[in-house]
Formats: sequence, C-alpha cells, structure tokens
Amino acid sequence: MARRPTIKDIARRAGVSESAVSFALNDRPGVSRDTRARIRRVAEELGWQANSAARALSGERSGAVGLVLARPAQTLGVESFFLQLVSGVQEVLSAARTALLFQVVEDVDAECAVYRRWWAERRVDGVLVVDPRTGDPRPALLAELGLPAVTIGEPGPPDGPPVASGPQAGTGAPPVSSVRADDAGAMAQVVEHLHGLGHRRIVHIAGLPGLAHTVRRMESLRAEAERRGLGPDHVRSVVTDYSDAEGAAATRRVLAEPQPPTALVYDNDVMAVAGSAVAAELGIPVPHRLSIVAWDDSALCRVTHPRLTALVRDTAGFGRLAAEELLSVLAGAPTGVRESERPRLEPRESTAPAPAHTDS
Amino acid sequence: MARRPTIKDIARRAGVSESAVSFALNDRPGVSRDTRARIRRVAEELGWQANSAARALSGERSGAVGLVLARPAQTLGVESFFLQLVSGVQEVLSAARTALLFQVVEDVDAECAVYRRWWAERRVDGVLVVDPRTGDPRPALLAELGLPAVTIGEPGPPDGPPVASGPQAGTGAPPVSSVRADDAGAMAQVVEHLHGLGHRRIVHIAGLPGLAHTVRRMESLRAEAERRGLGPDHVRSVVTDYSDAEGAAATRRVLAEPQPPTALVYDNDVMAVAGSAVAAELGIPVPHRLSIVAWDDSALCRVTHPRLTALVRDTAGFGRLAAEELLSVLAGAPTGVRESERPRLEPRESTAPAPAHTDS
DNA sequence: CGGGGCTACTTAAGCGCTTCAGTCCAGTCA
DNA sequence: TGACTGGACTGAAGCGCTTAAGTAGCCCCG
Repeated sequence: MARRPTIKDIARRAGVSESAVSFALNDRPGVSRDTRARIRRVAEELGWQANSAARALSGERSGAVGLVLARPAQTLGVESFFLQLVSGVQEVLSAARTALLFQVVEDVDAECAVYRRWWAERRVDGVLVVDPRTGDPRPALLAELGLPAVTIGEPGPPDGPPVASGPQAGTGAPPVSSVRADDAGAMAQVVEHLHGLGHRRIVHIAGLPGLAHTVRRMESLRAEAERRGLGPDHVRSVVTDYSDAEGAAATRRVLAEPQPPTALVYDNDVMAVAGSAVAAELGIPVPHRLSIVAWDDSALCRVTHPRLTALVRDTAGFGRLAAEELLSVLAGAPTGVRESERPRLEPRESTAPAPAHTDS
Repeated sequence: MARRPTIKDIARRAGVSESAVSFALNDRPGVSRDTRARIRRVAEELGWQANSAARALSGERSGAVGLVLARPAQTLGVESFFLQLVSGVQEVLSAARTALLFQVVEDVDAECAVYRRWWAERRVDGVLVVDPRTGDPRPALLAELGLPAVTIGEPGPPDGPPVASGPQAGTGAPPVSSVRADDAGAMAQVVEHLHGLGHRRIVHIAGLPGLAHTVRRMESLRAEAERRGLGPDHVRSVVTDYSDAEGAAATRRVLAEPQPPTALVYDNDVMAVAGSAVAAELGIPVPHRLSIVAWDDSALCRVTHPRLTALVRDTAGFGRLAAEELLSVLAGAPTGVRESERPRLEPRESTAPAPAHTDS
C-alpha cells in the first residue's frame, strides 16, 4: 500500500521548485540540461508517474480515448473482427501512454448518451467510432461537442465521399477523421472471382442494412453484376442481423428457391460458417454445387470442412491506423481520411467452378 | 463546442455556495430538502456532470475500473467468452456510472506493468483479473499496491481453497475478492454424461496448462475417472494453447493412436469446432464413432453440423457477479468470494452411446 | 435571557499538476 | 558603469471538486 510519489517529493529531493520539475518532466524549456537530467533521475528512482486526474484537471488531456460498441447483447461475441481491431488500437495507444475506455451498449442512442457523458465528465480526449451508419447521428454530435473522433470502417473508394460525414464535401478538412475500407473494391474482387468461375446466380447474405458498409457492398454488387449483364433476378443481396441464426435462415430460404444461387457471399465469418452447415444439412456439396465466400477471415473459416474462401483483411492494422489518426488529431493535426489496405481474397476449398447447367 | 457547466455555475444560479451544491449533489446531509431540490433542478437544467478528473483529484474514486486481457495476439478474438463477460460487467458498471478501462497485452508481466501504471496514475479504483493461473503473481502485486481486485474464474468447489490466493487459508477475508466457477463439478458432470453413455476412453483437449482452471479440470477428470476404475491409459488430458490449430493437431494425434478415444472433451468452443472438422476430414462420423463435448457454448456450437453438446454457462452473469463484487469492495465491504452458477451440460447431436467393442 | 444544541449553510484549504508572471543573476554592449 | 537581455528558476494562481472547520440563525430549557 505504498504511497504514490508526487512532483513535490521530486522537487524536495532534487532541491528545486515544483514548477522546475514540471518543466523538466514535460520537455519544456526553462531548465538547464543538468537540472533536467537530475530531476529525471530522481523521478525514475521514486517511480513517479503523473497523476492522471491532476493532469487532466489542469487543462491537459485526460490521456484516455473511448470506444463504444453498440450491439444488442446476443449479437455479441463471436465475430473476431472486434477484438482484433481493439488489439491493433491498443498497440498504438499504449505506446503513447493513452488508456482506452470501452463500453458495450445496446444501440446508437445509448452510444450517443455515453459520448455526452464522457464529454461532460471530461473522461476522454477523443473517441473511435465503429460501424458507421447511413444517416449516422454520431459525427454531428461529436462535432457539436468538439470531441475529436475517428470513424472506423467508412466505405471508401472508388465511389466518392464518405456516406456518413455529411454535406461539406470537398471543402478542406472533414468534421471528423475517418479510416476507410474499400468495401466496393473488395466486392468487385469477389464478383470477379465468382464470375470468372462461371457463377451467374449469386446471393449476397448481407449484414445490418443500416450500416454504411453494408449499403456500399450491396451497391457495388449490383453495379458489378450489371456491368456483366446480370440483373437482380440473378444477383442480389438479402439483409440479416449478422447472427448465425439469420445467416442460416437466409441460406435455407435462398437455397429453397426454384432457381437457387450457385454462390453465396456472406458478410461475416459466423454467417458463412452457419451457411455452410445448412448446406451440409441439406446435402448440398460445397463447393461442387455451391460456392461460399466469407467476408472477414478468422480461425472459423479455417476450421470448417471444407475451409472457406475468405476476404482477408488486416484488422489489427486497421485498428492501428485508426489509433494513429486519432492521436494525430489530438496532437493538433487537421482531421483527415486514411485508406486502409484493400482486403485480399484468399481462395480456399469452398469456391469452385459453377455446376454446368445453370445459366437460365 | 459548448462549455461544460461546473459546480460554480450551479452555485451562482441557485444562489448558494459551491459546497452546498456539492453536498446536495452527493446526497450528504447539510442542506434542506428545498435547497437540495432546487440545486438538483438547476444542475439538471444545465446538464451538469461531475468532472471526473476533479473528483478523482480530491481524494474520491476515479470512477473507473480496469480489465487487462493477457493473450498473445493470435490467440485473440474467436472465443465468445470474453466479450460476453465484458458485456455483463458493463451492465453493472454503467448502472453505477463507472467506466471500464480495457487493455490487451501480450503476457502476464505486461499485465502487471499495466496495473502498476494504472495505480501510479490513479486511473482506476480497482481491477478485474481474468485467467487466474497457478502461482499467479497478480494477487500479491495488487495486494501490495492496495488496488482492490476481483479475480474472475478461479476454480471453486468442491475441492478446497482457491489456487491463486496464497497461503492465508481460513483466516477471515482473502487478500483479493474472487468470483469462482465450479470447474471440478462441471467436469464431473461431463464425465458422468459420457460414462453413462458407455464411453471408457476419453481424452480432454485442455487449454493452457498455466491457467488455474485448466489444472482443476484435469485434476477433476482424473479423480472422476479413478472413481470409476479408469486409469490414465483410458482417460487423460492433453494441453494446448486454446487455438484452433493446436486443437486440431491434438485431435489428429489422439485419433491416430492404436486405441483411439471414443469421446473428446474440448476446453473451448473453437477447439471443439476445429476438432469436429478434423473428424469429418478423417471420415470419422460424429457422434456414432466419436462423441464431442465443448466447454463453453456459443453460436459456434450451434452452427456446426452436427451441433455440439456443450457446457453452457451464463458468462454475462459471471461478469455481472464480478462487477458487483468489485463495486461492493470499492464501497468498503470486506473482500469475499462469490460462487457462480454451476454450468449446465446441454446434450446436442455430438454425443451418443459409445460404439460397441471398445472396452479393452 | 443567556447558553447549549440544532440545522443550514459558508469559508477556506487542499488534491497534484500546469503555467503565467515574476525574480535573480550572469553576460553584453554602449 | 549602468541599462538591457535572456536563461534558469521560483511563486502563486488556478483547474473543479470535496471536506473540515467555522458561523449564523433558530428553538428549547433552566
């Protein structure tokens, strides 16, 4: 139950004033090299660490950033995406001695309430916003509060400005920073792959329709299909809530149609695995009668039999990028947009040439 | 970029002193009912929230607790256990307006460093400690720092005192609180189930051998087997790192033995799924030739074909319990031990009577 | 009617840090 | 020699809150 040393202790031991200590420890001018070194040494000996509350109180940053995950409880937990992201985020943050406040809430309203609270309590210097939505209320709120933010996963190129950032297109720095993912390009890649294998009937088992990237993927799918002369009777999306249950149900439904698809693209790994179990149950061999692609790779995709072809992306890297952007904004840089790497399609055993007679 | 109201603003508006406001808002005696109500109303109008830094600085709690997850990066992310736990934790914490600081680090040493830092920076009032280990250095460190803590998942009954809490058995309150899981009882239940189905050759694909509950499960397995006259040639554990890769490898290894087991018990859902994929690949029908039990249920277990028999536990409830215990310790209650509900074995399609001639 | 004991407040100090305005002491230059 | 600089350092205020100690007004009682 040791007492925590304070700046005063250091000052006494080093025979200088408290302010000299503060200057020395914060790399500010006003102390000689020697004194600075001496103070540093004493601080080290005492194992001093700045009291974060005191620091925050005297107008500095609080040294923490927040991340809220708005998911209904039951949707939670199986996707690997999130923890990977956080682990990337942390890598960058902890190097900058910044803490991460983490909250799980039920919906976006609750999320906004958390932002307000954090802001009022001065708990965080900025936030990372995940799951951008269409008509997202969050960037506006954050801009109003003046809480620096980075949105993670806004759909990026090739199609124009981000969906959620509002109307000031083109005019300098956006209201909040973002790290974008090339969902459209990735979808194009998937379509390319499947079309090249001869697939003409493709169904995209999409995630939540309110999320910006879901919309972008659906748009891209339609555009790519049209470019190849395939209409909505051949290629389309159906939406779900990302859960294994809805993924399975949607799979069952589309496979029961008179002209079932020969390829399915799932918006996450869990649904893809659920879907492949449904196929197994129905006695539909994968990949000979049905090809399956999972968006986001994880152990899951490698664990099933056959192993699933997946869009692999460096999720931790994505998190690092976001954390870096946030730190740079906190350090005073203008808001900006960073593009993450284009996901890579990793063909495994769940995709194969389309069965012969399915071009009706 | 609104200005945050302070206690001073409220005091001015309500025509009282700052301390009166403080008393009123903290439910302390010293203000009349009327004044209290008036102050409350003004605070409400202004949308006031206590500045957490100021509060922390004046000797109060910081209003935050911490949770560190020490996992090598690649092990991360597929298990549902963790997010579920956190969501339970949050439910309780956010009702008490307490924030959760969350860190992911590589190993226990780094975890200890985080505790020291949080302590020195006064960032957290207490911590939740997950994955108790044998010879765990963390409880001692936390006791030394005087940082209130609750360990989550220490193995509980029926076998005596917790593994990680050190030597002061029996003497009043333990150094740190804990929330315990009845791993031994659960394992007994699994053995009962499998033995009842006629299985005599059982292998437990365990998790990390350094974790206390892994040890407890292994001990319980051995004890239960002995009670039924089954020696280590029939029933045993092999350890892994919880990853799908090692789970699959271990499965392959034991199934290739001259006298392969007829039942496998996996320490998490990911390995169980990986194992059942291996069985599928080897052409070993589940459950007719091989029964499989997963420890911890999740969407995964319901998604595979056949669906996996699993030990279901209320992980979110576990988190709630831990958060409640921590809050009560922070509120001044003595440290204590809470028992979580015994997990329930949910038989699904992956367990069946043992094949006929395997009693050698 | 003065003092004891309430309740309902106010004053002021202090938490540990940052920071602005000085102070002090060379050193420089006319 | 004295005014002026600038580097090195100190003093003190202040961030927004809590809290111990103090004060004012009231009622009750001997």
